[in-house]
Amino acid sequence: MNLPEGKDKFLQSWGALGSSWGVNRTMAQIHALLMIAPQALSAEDIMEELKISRGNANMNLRALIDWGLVFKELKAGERKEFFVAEKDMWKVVKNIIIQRKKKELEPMLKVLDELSSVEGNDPEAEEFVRMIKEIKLFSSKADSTLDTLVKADSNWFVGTFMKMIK
Amino acid sequence: MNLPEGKDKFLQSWGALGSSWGVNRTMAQIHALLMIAPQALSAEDIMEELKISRGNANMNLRALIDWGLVFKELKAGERKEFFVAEKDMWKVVKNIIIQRKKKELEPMLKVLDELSSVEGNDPEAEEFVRMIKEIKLFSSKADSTLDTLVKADSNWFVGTFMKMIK
DNA sequence: ATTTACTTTCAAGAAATTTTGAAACTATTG
DNA sequence: CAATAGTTTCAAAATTTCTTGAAAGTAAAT
Repeated sequence: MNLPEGKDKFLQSWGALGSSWGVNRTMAQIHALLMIAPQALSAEDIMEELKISRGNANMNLRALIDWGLVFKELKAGERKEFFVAEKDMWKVVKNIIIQRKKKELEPMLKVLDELSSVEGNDPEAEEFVRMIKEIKLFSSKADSTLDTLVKADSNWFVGTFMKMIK
Repeated sequence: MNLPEGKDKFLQSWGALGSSWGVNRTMAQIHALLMIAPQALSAEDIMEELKISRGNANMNLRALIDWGLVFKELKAGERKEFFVAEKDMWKVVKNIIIQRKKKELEPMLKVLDELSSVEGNDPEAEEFVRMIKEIKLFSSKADSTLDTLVKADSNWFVGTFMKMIK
């Protein structure tokens, strides 16, 4: 397979993967493009390669920077901004875990806490509280497991996990 | 907090959580509703509680059954179908992992395999292949880790993970 | 074999999300 | 300070995804 063909296939696949994980296609594609780029790209480079508008490129780059997956890079003597991706896959995944944990798991834990105080002694209320507590227990375990995971160093996952888990 | 209020809050939150994970709001809500229900519900019960159409209820129930998160239950002497949710949170998560691994991770691994054969000796092609290989290595590790996880028994996660990981 | 009870399907409509593009903004240069 | 180079914003348009509802399908009961 040649490069343009491979590149295109990668951009498509990564974009589709993003879609099924609640990340918009373009954001995933910009990330993919930057991951395989040998040097920093400008907004224009990205617009051109992905055939997207300036506004779209800008918004999604901003979001990627928020997530810690892309960094702005200023080149000496150049007026425009360049962008590079985080290329260490463990850091990529770690940042995603940190963000999603904060935006989704933690608020959900808070809601579950409130919900476990539901009153009532009919079977419906009892089952509700029982199930909420089961979900809460599970989610707390997931939460602390993720904390531990995130604190572990870059090589931990690839190097050690398989041995420990055996 | 009283039951109707708590129930509503749970249905809303679970629905929103689904949305950010590529699961449609209604599917997540039906699942939530069945998880907290003390007995099996009929399609009509679900339509009524969630204020959704028959077609919508049917399609999403079908999908939940596909995912192994909901089961059909036939009551003696009743003509209509009832539905119950898988309530063991570990099994819920395990089924989701199995499905998403099959539908997303495995196809991606196949694509990455093809892509690592890209030819070319300019820096762009070299970086492309290098990065594809890094992603592939990471994904394979994730794949086997998930396999191990899924083979582990129901109580493993809640009981043992924290100790092992320490 | 007809009626009745229920489920499935799917085209069209509604809703939600994403993208565009042009105007407004910011900062550097001459 | 005017011109130039670049970035940001956001309302409107385009696209994608989800939902509806009615018709078709299935099967038990009479």
